Amino acid sequence: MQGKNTPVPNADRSAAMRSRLIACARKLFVANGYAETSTPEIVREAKVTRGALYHHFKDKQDLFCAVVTAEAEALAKSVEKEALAAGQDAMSAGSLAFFQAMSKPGRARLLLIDGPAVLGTQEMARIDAGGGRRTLRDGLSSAASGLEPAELDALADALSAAYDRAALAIAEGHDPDPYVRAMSRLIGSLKSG
Amino acid sequence: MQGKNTPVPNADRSAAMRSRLIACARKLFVANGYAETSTPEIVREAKVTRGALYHHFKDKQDLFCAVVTAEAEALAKSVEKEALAAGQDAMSAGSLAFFQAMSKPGRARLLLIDGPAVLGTQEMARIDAGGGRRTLRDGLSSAASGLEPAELDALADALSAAYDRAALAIAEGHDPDPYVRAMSRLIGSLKSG
DNA sequence: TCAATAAACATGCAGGTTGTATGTATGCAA
DNA sequence: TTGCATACATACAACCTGCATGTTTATTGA
Repeated sequence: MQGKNTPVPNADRSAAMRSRLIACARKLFVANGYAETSTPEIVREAKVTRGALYHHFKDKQDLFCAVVTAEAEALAKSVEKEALAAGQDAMSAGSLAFFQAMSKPGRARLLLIDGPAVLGTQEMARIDAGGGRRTLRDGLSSAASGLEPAELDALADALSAAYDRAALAIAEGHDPDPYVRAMSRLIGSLKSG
Repeated sequence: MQGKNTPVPNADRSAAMRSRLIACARKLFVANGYAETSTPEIVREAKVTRGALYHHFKDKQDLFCAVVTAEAEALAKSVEKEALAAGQDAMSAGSLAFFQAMSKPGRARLLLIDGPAVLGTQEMARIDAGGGRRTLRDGLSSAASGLEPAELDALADALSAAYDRAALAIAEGHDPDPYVRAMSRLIGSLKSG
């Protein structure tokens, strides 16, 4: 009858703590932004101490990076799944899947606003690796043929920014319809043009 | 022979101090980013005290807002001037003028990265009022006719984000050529489509 | 010309934040 | 069970922000 409950393996405890911190941090980062969220707030929310946070993450930015990375992975997974389900016309199916996945509260802010500002566009590009831009590039190369690679890359980059802006506008409460139509017009005109 | 030099009018002194603080703040914000720039650093650079800063600006964010506003005005002025000089084909002339004006060091970071993150997209839209998106919308309405207003707005918004992304890529050292061509292809295909 | 007033700026302080150094308890391996 | 590494808590120093309070300088009205 000692206070010794079944011992929790270290690996499990660690993983649980990590995801707990990431979840609580995400909640506050989304609600108040990166700068306005303090580490004391985060650990209060998670009901632990700052020691735990700094044990698992190098610093506040490292924790934010983990949050953003998880978000980017969730986005990619969602889009991939949706786009795969819809067989033909991968372009417009992927487009809709992207908008839908991006409408999850906070996601746009994390990936499109705070992420680039805090981590830099370069690091964000690394995190996104194989994500949206890559898919877009592949789609474009088959749709609009006969561009040299450099221009194809630039076009994919620019268009991906247009998608991002549309997703952000929708996330901020604008009517999705005009944006969805505008983007498909943009893509469509590239094909025929 | 008293130490009384000609008295400096208050208005002049104030204006000088204001622009001095804005210039020094711009330099540091551009070099190190908003969060990593402290008000002590700024006033050290300007060779004054924090008292002066907080006399002229409500807080650090207010100073940053002034920096961004000045930058947006300088950009708009540059583009307007260039675009006006080139007579016909306002669209591609304006495009080139935009890329050129946006290539001024630090401008892209201020207006496209830190600005939206620190001030919010809404405030940034207010600052940009009558700037790029408006011009783009007007250009599009004559080029691609027969869209309803809502879709036109969305299209202008998305395309303006594409321009921004291109400008940012160029500012980060990418070859401008592919981006310039990609954007003109995008605009061009809208016309014919 | 000369007080009186207000504006422009400097200084000092309180509260809060970050990152680290140090302390403690718990799992784990020999 | 003994020793060590891991997981976490506590304590501390440095820093920053914003305000409250001085001090100097221009401006105004008589």
